[in-house]
Amino acid sequence: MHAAEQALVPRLEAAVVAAFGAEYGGWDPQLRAATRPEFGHFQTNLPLRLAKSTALPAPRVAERLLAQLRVDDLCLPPALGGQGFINLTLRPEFLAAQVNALLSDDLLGVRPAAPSQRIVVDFSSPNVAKQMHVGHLRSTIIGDTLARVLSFVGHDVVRRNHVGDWGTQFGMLIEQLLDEGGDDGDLDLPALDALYRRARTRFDGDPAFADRARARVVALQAGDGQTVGVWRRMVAVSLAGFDAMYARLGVRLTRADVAGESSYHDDLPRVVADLTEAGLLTRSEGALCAFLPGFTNRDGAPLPLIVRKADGGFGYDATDLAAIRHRIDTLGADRLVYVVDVRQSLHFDQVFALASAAGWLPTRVAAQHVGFGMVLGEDGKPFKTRSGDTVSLASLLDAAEAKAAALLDERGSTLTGPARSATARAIGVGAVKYADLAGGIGRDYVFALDRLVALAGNTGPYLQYAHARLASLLDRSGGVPGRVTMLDHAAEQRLALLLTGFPGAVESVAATLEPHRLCGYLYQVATALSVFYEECPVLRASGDVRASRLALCLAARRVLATGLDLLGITALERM
RNA sequence: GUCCCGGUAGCUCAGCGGAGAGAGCGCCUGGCUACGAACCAGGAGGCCGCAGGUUCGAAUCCUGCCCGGGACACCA
Repeated sequence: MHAAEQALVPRLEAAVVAAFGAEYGGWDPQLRAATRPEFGHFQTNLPLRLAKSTALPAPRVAERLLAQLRVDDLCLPPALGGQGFINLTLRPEFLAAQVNALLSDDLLGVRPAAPSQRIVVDFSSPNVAKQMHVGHLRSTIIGDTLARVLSFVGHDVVRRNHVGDWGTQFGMLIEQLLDEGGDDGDLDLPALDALYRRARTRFDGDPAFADRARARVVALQAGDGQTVGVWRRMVAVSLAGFDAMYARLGVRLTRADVAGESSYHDDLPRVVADLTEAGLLTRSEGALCAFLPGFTNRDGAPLPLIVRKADGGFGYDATDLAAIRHRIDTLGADRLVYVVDVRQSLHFDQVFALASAAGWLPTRVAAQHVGFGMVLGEDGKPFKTRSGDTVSLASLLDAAEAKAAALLDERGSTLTGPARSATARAIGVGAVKYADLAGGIGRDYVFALDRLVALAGNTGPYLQYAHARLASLLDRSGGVPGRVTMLDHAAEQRLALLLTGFPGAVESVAATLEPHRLCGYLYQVATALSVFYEECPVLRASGDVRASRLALCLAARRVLATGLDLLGITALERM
């Protein structure tokens, strides 16, 4: 909640009780940011909502509330809006105090979550032996941001990278490698990716090979020495490739966060045994299935969740069930967050339902699937290369960085050499990440490079620019800013009010798992800064005005830097 | 067929019970002897998919329908 709201809400609640009696205790004032500047800073619609139960017209309600409202220390005299709103304008000195409080607080006003939860965030989860591609972009970026935000507000976040290291594809991969007589010591991730494509083609066209591939899966899962050895090296090569990509993206995922599907393998027979004992499994068409109430297939028949396949193998249903149990019982999770493609929502509905039925997912533990939409090309179809292949993440970032470098030149950036290329990388990656985070995550978005890397409008580069400009200004000031002591100008007040809204913005992301709220907030701060610069000279001012404005700039810089960091975007000093 | 998402300015999207529905891009008019104009000030541009309903009040909640996307048994 906005720091000022914390102070105002109790006053409003008290006024309601004083005016209309104790039975009106607990009415939420629904204090909101004013919808228009002339309405001040905050508004409440209490008179409108109280009109009915008090049987008084809204203006009469408002009069009685105003007579009881004691906010003189915080606000200018409250005003009655024509439609039945009460409008509140903070006193400049109160606003200044709020900004100063933010300046002396590492959390910038965010109050640590109480109680702090242990939250497991499952994200990224690429497949071994495949280069990361657009399909992994959103999970990786959104998951990293959510992990950062949840951690910032005081939760104990455990990151889990549920890499696909145990699927049936390994049969054909290993079989293909052995067939080709290749040396797995020479493999890197692109070579593995190419091997995968050759194996896939052969698997689809050569039944004999397909049979051998399936047998190879059995050998792998049975622990055959040679097979497992090849598999291990494939995994190692892949993880090294992923690490490089995470470093490039600035995503905080390490080997310690990797808990691949294979890590649950030994537990799967026990999952089956326990579910069987609980009477939750039925054999159907050779597979062990759970038929849960409320799930039907396209024919209206009961829809199974397949815990063990007819061939005795396990799919992701079983793995995810084992993972839930592990995360709650062993990791001590209070909450589970899955940042996975929205198309898997039915899967998660089923898995959560079965885990609940089995008693593995108690009601005190919230399990949430944060389903994100697809990345589309400019033709509105799933993003592909001209030849129809999936777009590798590396090539996509290459293009974004090249675009950023070109724009630096175009803008006459004075940066040269390594600083220039590092900045271009930060802008390119930041632009891609911001585009991924700035819209509602549930919907698809169109990957239009020209728009993402545009340095104007609601983009990552624009926020980076706003930060760089502040950094530059503060450097030139040549001193250590003190405190905000005056906020006489409307542009100063507007900026100060926005800055004190930082905790509310971050807390709303933590509550809703919707990062675009933070993006929108930071964008508002950046635009308010532009107006502020236009109307309020800082370095050219003198004395207390200059000092106060510098402090305001410092607060803005900290808000932008912290906000960008939560989004996983580099806050640049120069551009 | 069932279920889940979407449908808001020309385009990309916010807003999801309360005051003339907002932003960016694009378009038009002004503004740089620069604390970084990657900007600012202003303007044009909307039956908020359609129809009912609930409410003092609906883009927002409910119902039905239309359009688009997605999911729906052994890939993950």
